[in-house]
Order: sequence, then C-alpha cells, then structure tokens
Amino acid sequence: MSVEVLKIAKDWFSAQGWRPFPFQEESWQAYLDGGSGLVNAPTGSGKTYSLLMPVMLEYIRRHPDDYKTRRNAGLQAIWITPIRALSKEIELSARRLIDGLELPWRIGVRSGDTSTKERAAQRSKPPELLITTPESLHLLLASKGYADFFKELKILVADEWHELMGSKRGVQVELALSRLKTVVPALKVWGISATIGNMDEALQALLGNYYHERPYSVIRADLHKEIEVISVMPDTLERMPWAGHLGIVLLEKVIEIVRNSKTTLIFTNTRSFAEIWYQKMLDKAPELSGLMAMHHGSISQELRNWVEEQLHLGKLKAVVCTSSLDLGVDFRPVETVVQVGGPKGVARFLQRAGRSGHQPGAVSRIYFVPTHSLELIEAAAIREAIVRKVVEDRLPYLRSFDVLMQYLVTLAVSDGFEPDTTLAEIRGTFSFGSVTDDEWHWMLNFLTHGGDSLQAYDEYRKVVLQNGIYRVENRAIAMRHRLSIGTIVSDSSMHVKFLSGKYLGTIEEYFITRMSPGDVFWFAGRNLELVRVKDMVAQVRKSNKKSGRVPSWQGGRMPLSSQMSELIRNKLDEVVRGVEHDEELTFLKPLFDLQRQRSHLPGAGDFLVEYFESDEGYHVIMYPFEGRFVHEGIAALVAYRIAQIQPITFSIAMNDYGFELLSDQPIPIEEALETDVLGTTDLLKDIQASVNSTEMARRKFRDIAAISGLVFKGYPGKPVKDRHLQSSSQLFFNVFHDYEGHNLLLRQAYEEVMDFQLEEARLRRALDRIARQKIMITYPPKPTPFAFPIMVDRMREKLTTEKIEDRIRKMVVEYDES
DNA sequence: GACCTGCTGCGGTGTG
Repeated sequence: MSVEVLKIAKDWFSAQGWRPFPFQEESWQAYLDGGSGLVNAPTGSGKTYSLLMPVMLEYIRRHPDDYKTRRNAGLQAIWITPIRALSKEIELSARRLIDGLELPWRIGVRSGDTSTKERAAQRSKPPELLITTPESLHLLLASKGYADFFKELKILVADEWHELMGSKRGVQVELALSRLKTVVPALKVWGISATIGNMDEALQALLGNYYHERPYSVIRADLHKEIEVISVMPDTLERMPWAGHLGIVLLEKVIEIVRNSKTTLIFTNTRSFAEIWYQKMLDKAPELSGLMAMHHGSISQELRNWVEEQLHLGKLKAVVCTSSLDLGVDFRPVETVVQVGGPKGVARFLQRAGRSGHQPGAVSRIYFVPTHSLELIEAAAIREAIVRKVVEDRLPYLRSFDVLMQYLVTLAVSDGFEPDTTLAEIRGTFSFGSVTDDEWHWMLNFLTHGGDSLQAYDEYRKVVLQNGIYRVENRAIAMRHRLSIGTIVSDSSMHVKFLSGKYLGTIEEYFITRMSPGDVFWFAGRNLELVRVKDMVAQVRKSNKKSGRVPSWQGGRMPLSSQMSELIRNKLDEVVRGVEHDEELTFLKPLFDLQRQRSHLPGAGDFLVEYFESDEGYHVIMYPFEGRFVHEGIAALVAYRIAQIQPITFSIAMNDYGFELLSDQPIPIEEALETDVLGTTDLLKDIQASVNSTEMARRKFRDIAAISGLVFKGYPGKPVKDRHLQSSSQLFFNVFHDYEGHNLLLRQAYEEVMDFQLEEARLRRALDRIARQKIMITYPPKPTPFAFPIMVDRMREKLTTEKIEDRIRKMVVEYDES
C-alpha cells in the first residue's frame, strides 16, 4: 500500500518540475512506517515537504476512497514554529500540496496575529493542519475541552527544533507534548533541526519517553553547501586598531563590496552598531539613499515587514541588520553577506553566510570585517570549523520549575489536572525526568497554598484541589494566567512615535530619560528630535541636524562559544609552530612578533600570564581564550584565592580572550600560582565565595518570577512599570532567601547562574585544561597586543569618552616607542 | 570632532 502512495508523492514532485532529495523520500518512508523522528536539514532544502507530504499520504492511505471528499476530518497535524513569520512559508507549501493532492484540508494559523473570530472558528471546526507557536499551543491547552480539539491529531512537528530546544520555549514544547501524548496515544512526534553538536540530545529532548519506548528515525539531508569566507583587511596592519568593536575603519571597503554586488546584507552584533553603520554608510555613499535599509529587533514590525518585502523583491541594494534577519523569510536575491565583528560562534556565522548564494549549487560568500586586529584570528578559526564540520551544542534547559509551574496552572485553568497522571507525564519529558516525589509535592503545595512563606495571602492560592482534580476556580486568576503564558520576558521599553502617531519602534527607558526635549537621536535610520515623553511614549519629529546620539539597548552578552575558543587556540598554536597558512594570520605576523618580543605567544601547551606595573597600578593578565562568561568566573576565583594569601583588592576586566586583575599594590602572582590558584580543588565552594552569586541569582530570579506567575506583567496596553516588577520580584527573592531556602524557584535561580552565567561545566573543563598546560609567566615592559583590548575595555567602563581617548592615545604613543 | 557594544523570539479575556 505504501508503495502506491509514494507514487502519488513522486508524481506531485514531477508535476512541480522537481525531483525529491533522497532525504525527503527517506523521511516519507520512515513516517509511513510508523515511527517518530528527527529530520536534520538546513533551511531552504525543502524540509517542509519532507514531513507535510507523508502526513497527507498517510491520510490518503487511511481513506483511499473518499479522501477527496471527506470534510472536517479534524485536526490532523500541528506544525510548531519558533517565529510567526515562518508560518507564511509553511502555509504556502502546504497550500500547494493540498491543492495538488486534491485534499479538502483547511489550514489554520494560530498565533498572536490570529483574530478572535478566526480562533472561535478554529475551535468549532478544527483545521486539518494547524501552524502555531509554542505559546499559542499552550493557550490552546488553557481552553476548556481542549482534548476534543486534539482528538484526531496524528503528528506534531517541531520545526527549527535546534532554535527552541536551547531555551525555555523548548521546555514548553516538551510539556505540551507530554499532555498530547496521553490525549492521543498514537501521536507521532517529529522534529526538524539544523545540524548541532548534540543531535542525539536534541532527539531525546524532543521525544522524551518515546526515545526509550517507541521506534524513531533520524534522517540526515547530506546536502553539501560551499561557503567561502573572505576577510576584509586594511591595506596595512597599522591601519587596524588594537582595540575596539565598531570596525568603522573598514567602512570604505564595505561600501566597495556593496557597490560591486546586487544585494548585500550587513550583519552587526548589536542594534546600536547597525544604526551607526547605516548612518556612516549613507554619509560616505549618499547614492545609496533609498536603496539601503535597516533591520533590528527594536524597529517596529511594520517597518521590518516593509524591509523584508523590498529585500524579497530585490529592490534594496543593502540592509544593515542584526540577528533579526538570521531566521525567517527567505531572501533569494541576496548575493553577498558581510559580518561586522567577531561572530562568536560557528553556527551563527554559517547561518548568516547561508543567507547568500541560495541558488542550487551556488557558493555562499561571506565577508568578515574585523573590528580590531586580533579578531582576524576568528576568520581563520571559522574557516577551520567549516573544513572540520565543527558546530556548537544547544543545551536543553533541565528542571525549569518556573515553566513547569506555569504549565500546571495552564492545565488547572482549562480542565484541571489529576496529579498522578500529570506527574507520570512530566516525568516522561527530558527536562523533568528527575523530578522527585518531594519536589512534586512542593509544587502542588505552592500552587494551592503559596508555599511556606506566602500561605497567608489568598492571591497566591491559585489552584484548588477538588475531588482529586487541581483546578483554578477564580476567573480573574484564569484570565491573568492566559495573558501571561510564555517564557520570553522582555525588558521594559518605551515606544517611539512620530507626533502623527506613526509607530517607529522601541527604545529603552534608561536611554530616553537621559535626554531632554529638543535633543536629537538617531533611530531606525532617521534623525529624530525628542518632543516630549508622554504615557511611556517618546514623541518625536524629524530633525535636520547632522548628528545625534545613538541609542544603546541592554541585550544579552554572548560569549565566544567553546568550539570557537578551541579553534582560536589552535590557530594560535599554528602560528607558534610556524605552520600557519591563513592569510589573516600572515597579515597579523608583525603583531604576533611584537607579542612574542614583549611577552610570549602561547601555543597549545602554554598558559600565558603577564604581570606588569603601570601608572594605573599592578596588572595580572591571563589568557584562557574561553569566552567572557568563563573569564568572569575564573577572574573572580583567582582574585578571591589571591586575597586568601594576602589582603588585596582588585578591579577586574575581561573580554573573550582573557582577563585582567588590577590592583594598587603589588600582586603576589608567583606565590599564587604555586599555591594552585587555578586549581579545581574546592572549586564550587570558592566560586560561591568569590562571585556574588546571590546578586546574580537575584537578577535571574526576575525572569523566573514572571514565568512562574509570581508577578503579573500587566494587561495588554497597560504594562506594569518595570520598577514595580523589579521590586516585587526582589521581594519574593528576599522572602524565599530568608525563610524558604528549599524553594524550588529560588534554587533554580542559583542553578541558572551556575549553568548559563558562569558556565560551570565549561569553567571546570577550562581549569582542567590549564592544569595540563605549562604556565608561562612573563613580565612585559609595557602592555602587550593581547593585553591592550582588555585594558581599553576596562577604561571604557569607568571613564568618560574624552578621557578614554587621551588614555588610549597615551598608550599608543608608548607602543610606538618600542 | 572623535568616539561609539551587547541578539533573537511570543503573548495580550473565555465561557455559558
């Protein structure tokens, strides 16, 4: 029988003038054979058809006689996407397929954009295919009688699973699946993922108990894509600064690239740099005006949609953007991609490179623009990664009790949950497999009584136990809960609008409060004058002034991935051994020579420590090349341990390559190194003592409080002020900290600090590696090329711009004397 | 006038 339906698939493909890829045919067969699985395929490979097709084929096989006329068959398939924008393309593919196969199927999209009317229609007559997000799926689970809605479901597909699994949104998908597996015992679970380092873990996280209990397949689309990495280098090394992040010295070269290419995407690492680059490019190349646009996460959806559309139509010559264009709509006309600044990770760089050269067989070409000299090593490292097929892991979140708590209230809001069933279900997930009976009882107790510390307050007795079922009875609680479903907690921001009311995007409260009416700032590629701030809206008008301040946003600080770190250390080792071949490394030769002459160039077997004195005091600089988070931990650890030898205080600075300890008194560094200041003995204890883990946990707790539902973020259009949110979540933190140390949400905050802030596992590996290396301590007469960027970063944080420039100038003069 | 750090994603009243 399956042979017959496969013929339908092939016929459909040839009717389109296509030939199926082997991986597509493989997944059709695997699906029809009955198991779950994971398709490992890049974007643009027809991955959607690899699963949509067999879902429909199976339906045809099940109803061979009347599949063309059977209407309202019920919800057959759910397609989860991490980004609403992707649903359009999935819908398009599905439409094509449905029409071609003559199925009377309806497609539903359920997301924040779906109207109330449409939602009601979907509920009464479920579409056969539902495209939705993890959040909207949970909203469905929060509605009464949901089991009926899902009863015909055959398959859930988690698209871009690699994106979801590394976040709490992935945990949401796991939880929703745990419920659906009971509602529909024959459910199949499939994921689609780009290649990541830990594919098997990705599969386990997605399948949960199915991983051990049911058959599954892993299908790999081995499609070869050629990627060419070209470094943009200044004419001479002297032109390149030793420190910095903007990379604007290479502006002219980037403009040349744009001029010579049909369409170029210019990726920057931050939103403010996107703004600056856009502005500078227009200044230098005014002919690009009207042909160039900007795209980042704080620009209004409307403007972003316009940019995406123009890009799609091939009407733009260049777009300056951030990760906001990493995923989402496919822009075939993009010919060239430029990456400004170190990409920090292999996967991110390749994803961006893949935005160009979309035609089959075409080469993806990406230009790398370094922002300081040493960053050029990263280009060489990436090239190596491509050859060796190195990719990063995505770490799934484990035991995120905040998400679990939200989920339990979701179930309680709709039809209630029976504790034993639900416990068994959640233990079948990857995230909560290890939940103990005690922890489970703590959760139930917290939901029904507000735990030990909040039991006096009715507000926190959200859930009641009735005839063995946990329910939310209070309608106000239910409503507030539906409004707060989701795990993305945003910072407070202010809307930017023209006086006419046209919405431009969001800006941080912090930035705007430091401006007065009449001041000019540069945002969304325009010069704007602040007119007034009213009701959390910054009202602006166009300004003719040439310059203005550029907003900055408080965002995540991505450290160098461990894969990148290792590749960089390898590249340095090649230089030490004299076997380097990348042109970037050749170009940097004079810089390496100076490093060698003044200090030491560390190979794979060395760990470099520099100690010197300057006008500022005594500096110890170490170079683990492990990314800034790990350096934050090691720096605090070393500072703490040195202070055990003799009372001393430090100021600490770090970048992705190393860290600096600065003191106004001599640092007993030799003695410290002899006493194993970098050892792993008592690591956990010393870390706890050295970093202010309570303060870090307090910050993490803000999100946990919001996700678990302890604090309410406000009604739509009426957000609770950030200051208020901040203080109430702090209040909870303090209460739990003082009176309820075993509180699972509190403990989670500390665990998140260890896992994601200090990256404990990686830190430990780094220290183990260092223990095997030979410590090379040098006493450079002056700061070395490696030290310089770290020192400059430290000064930036402390001093005003003007002073920094004086300082840098002074430092630079000193170098020239050598 | 020189100098500019810090990504992305979702959701926003259901029920009788």
